[in-house]
Amino acid sequence: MKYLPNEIEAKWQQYWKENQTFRAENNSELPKYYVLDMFPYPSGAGLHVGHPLGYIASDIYARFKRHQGFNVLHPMGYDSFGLPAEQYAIQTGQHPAITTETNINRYREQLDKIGFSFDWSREVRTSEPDYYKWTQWIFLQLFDSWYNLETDKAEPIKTLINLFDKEGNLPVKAVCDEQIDTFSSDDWRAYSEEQKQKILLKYRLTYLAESEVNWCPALGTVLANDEIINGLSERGGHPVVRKKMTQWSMRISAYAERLLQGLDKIDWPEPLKEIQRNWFGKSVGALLSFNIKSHTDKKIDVFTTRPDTLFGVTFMTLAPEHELVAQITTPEQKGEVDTYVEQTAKRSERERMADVKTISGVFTGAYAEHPFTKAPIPVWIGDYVLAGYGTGAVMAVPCGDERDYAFANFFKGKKGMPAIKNIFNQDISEAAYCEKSGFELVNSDFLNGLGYKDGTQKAIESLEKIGQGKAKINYRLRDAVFSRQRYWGEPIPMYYKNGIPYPIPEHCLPLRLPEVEKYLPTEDGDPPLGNATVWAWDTLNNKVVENVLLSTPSTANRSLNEAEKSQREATIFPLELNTMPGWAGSSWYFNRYMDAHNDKGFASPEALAYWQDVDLYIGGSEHATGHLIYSRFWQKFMFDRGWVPADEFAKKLINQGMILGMSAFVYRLEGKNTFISKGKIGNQNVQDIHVDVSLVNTSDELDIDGFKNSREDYKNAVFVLESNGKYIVSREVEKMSKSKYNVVNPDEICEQYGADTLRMYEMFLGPLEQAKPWNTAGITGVFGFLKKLWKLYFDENGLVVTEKEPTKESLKTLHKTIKKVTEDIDNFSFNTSVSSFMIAVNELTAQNCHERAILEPLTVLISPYAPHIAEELWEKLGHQGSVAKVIYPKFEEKYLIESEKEYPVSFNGKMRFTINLSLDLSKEEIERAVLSDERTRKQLDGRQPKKIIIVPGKIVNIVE
RNA sequence: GCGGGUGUGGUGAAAUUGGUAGACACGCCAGACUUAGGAUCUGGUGCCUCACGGUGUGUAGGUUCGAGUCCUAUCACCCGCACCA
Repeated sequence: MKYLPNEIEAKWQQYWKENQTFRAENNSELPKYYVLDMFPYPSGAGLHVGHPLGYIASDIYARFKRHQGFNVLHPMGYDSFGLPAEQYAIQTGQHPAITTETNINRYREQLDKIGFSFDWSREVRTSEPDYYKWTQWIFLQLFDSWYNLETDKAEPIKTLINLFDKEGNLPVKAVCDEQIDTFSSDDWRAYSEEQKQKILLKYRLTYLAESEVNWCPALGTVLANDEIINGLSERGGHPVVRKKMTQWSMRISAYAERLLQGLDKIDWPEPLKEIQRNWFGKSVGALLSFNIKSHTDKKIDVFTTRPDTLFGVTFMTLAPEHELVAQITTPEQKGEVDTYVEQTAKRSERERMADVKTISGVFTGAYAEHPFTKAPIPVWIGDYVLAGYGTGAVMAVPCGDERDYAFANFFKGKKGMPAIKNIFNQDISEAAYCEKSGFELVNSDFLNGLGYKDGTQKAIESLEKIGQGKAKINYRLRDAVFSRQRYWGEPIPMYYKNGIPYPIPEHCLPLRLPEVEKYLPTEDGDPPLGNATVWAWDTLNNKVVENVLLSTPSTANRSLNEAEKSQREATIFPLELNTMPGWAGSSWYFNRYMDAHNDKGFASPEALAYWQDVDLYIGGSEHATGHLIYSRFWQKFMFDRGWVPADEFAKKLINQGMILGMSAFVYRLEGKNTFISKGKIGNQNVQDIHVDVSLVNTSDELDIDGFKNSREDYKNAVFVLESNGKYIVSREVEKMSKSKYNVVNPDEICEQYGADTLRMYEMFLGPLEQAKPWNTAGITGVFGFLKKLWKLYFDENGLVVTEKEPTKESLKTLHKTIKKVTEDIDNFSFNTSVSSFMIAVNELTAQNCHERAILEPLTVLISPYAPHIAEELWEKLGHQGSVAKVIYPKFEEKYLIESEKEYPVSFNGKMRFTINLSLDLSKEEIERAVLSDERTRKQLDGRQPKKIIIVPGKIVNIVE
């Protein structure tokens, strides 16, 4: 009987589907184990062989855990809102829901062919209303919460209202907008409803605020910091500019410290944790304020990590965008300042980043006052100070900071730039002294003689006394902009009454995405939802109604009488036109899987209590600063409010490495339609052109006819060949992508070799976490292995399995393999376990082993890796039903006990020969046996060994 | 510039606590079977050398009876952040 993977695999995939083999139960006596993959965005391109790598690893682990008696949750779904479907809609008019559906079906078909043990009954799609209902619900809960620094957690907004009612906002310690006027409880009670709402908005965890955002004109939307790479949009690579807009934001900054601390208790890759720490950017220092001379009511707040250098302040610099600039600039400097501000505003983020070397700035003419010496300090503006970090202003200490030093020297001698003050007992004639140690402060009044640590402490104490400073921890992490000017996303469930946002009632969720004629922004510049004609909220009937019913802008309302008009004004309001960003739906999906079809809550408390959190999460490290931060944030929020049992959603995370493509290139003679084979180029001028890898065989030979037919202009191409008549392409490792023509499709591999081969080969390529190039040529090794495995069970005539007692050797092989493979899975070292299987099968073949006592455990052992062949073998061994939950073979030490060892004998550390000795021998006996060996005597050639090292069971080393 | 990671045959890679470097595969070489093969099987294959032998884990040192593994310095490549006060 031949091994026919296609038949076997189709059969068992069907069986699993019909029998719901991998369905996880929510009420089970078994211990739980939750294995999660990062769900994909279903793109139109389908899967290439790089995508399933992580899924295969997690599937092996999930199957292994089932064999160990766990109730395993291993779900899959789709992150199905997103830009590509929307852009396709703009181009073709096809509704994104249709594009998405088509793509999902394609993905599903491809995934099914690989034989994953997903519990598809729990599938989620973020773009489905019964899913985004709960995304909207979470949004409303964030809106309904504030962060209490007293209890260090999020609380319902009503507890804040109670506090205001009782004591006003003075005693309240909250994470909130800056500069909120204080009010008493009487003030509060006297405020109108509108005023109250405006104030509360400054405290809510999701809030509406005018802020500087990253606007991408080409995409017509704002972007979050993690969606921008080097000043260009992550998708499409378009320029991004700064722009002031009123947008929804999430107060993630409230969680900065807990997000940072939480990293210590989760088992995530260290490099990824570093990226997150870096992103949070904690820095410890002080906030101090400098009064401005001749503007008694104004002061400049600065954040510094070096309060100890307070007496070294030579000048101050504000970001050009700083609000004080316009107020303090003197008339005579105004022209220069305005020009500079205008110039910087025009420069894009990218331009500003590209040239960090050019020093520029302007003196405002104003002076601040040193808090202690009262000396005047000139105030400058400069674009090296970022509006978005700290307070957007710095106290410049040129003697201790490279940038301040460069700035001071650049404007040396100019109006408003005094000589550099040196407060270190160090030479600063060549460069600033940036170290935090190895100096003593001088010229620093009461700080003289102190170093960094004591100086900092004393400076802060003294500043506190005069009320001009305090210790402060600053984070780089900014609040997350949550509005997107897009169609294909979750509608934000808010409506506006007199410009103030109000939530639509929870029981009215989901707020369904409206239909629109066009997916582009409106002519007025409103987001695409502005095209919807049925997008107003009727508070009387709690439903979405036609826009024409709105009292204000529509001309259709002119015929209304005054009473009708005021009734509408009071009950029908415009809905929010922005949608949620891509990360909204993916920030909590892991909780939905626990109870995917619940319509009373995002998941039932019972399901949450049982499944708790993700035990193993596998996905790419590219989500380090996006999804993996937002998810942790939402989870902590949900934990604070008591809706989830764990404040970190994933205990362990593994980043699978990227599978790279082997691009192929042909060389075209510059300006000609002549293609030169790799070996014949010499020093001719050629251009390298990507050629589809499917036109190249494993020996790098080009299919010339296929190439000619691939494009019209290659039809008449001329080829310069190697002397053997072949055209040889050159190869290069690159990221796998359609545009590089190096994509390898998993369906084709499955068709040719089977899913089991694909699965094992992907694991065999190398360590899971490492990036590695795909090379289809190597797959025959794994395919040959499975054929060889098959032959242990079958010959041409059928089953050859015997009931005989297995030999000692076979038992040893089996148990050696059980031990190794079990350890390997525990360590996620899947590549080495594939090797172990190969060794086992090679050995069993050599032993001519066909004993059931060996082959039956072997079948179970290999089933996580090659589940289809394992099911088939299990059935052919006479078992009913699936092998999926059969208990994993147990390793027994007794089969591995050796009586002899092939000792390597080294001379001065160099191995010369081996000698077979009993393991019972004592050191002395080993020494005697080695010394009396012919080869030892020959090697020593009469010399006396100086020393003999013997490690029993390991090695013998003779020092000459 | 700062932070993190990786360097081992022609290729992907193994190597337990410091103990036989290159397991397992691909490729290559030779052979068998075959009308033929890109099928199957057997043997060989780090490099230098006809051989004896020498040499070898990015480079240079060090510790050790013994180093891919530990220490010091250094180079190269990859990834993340990047005027963060």
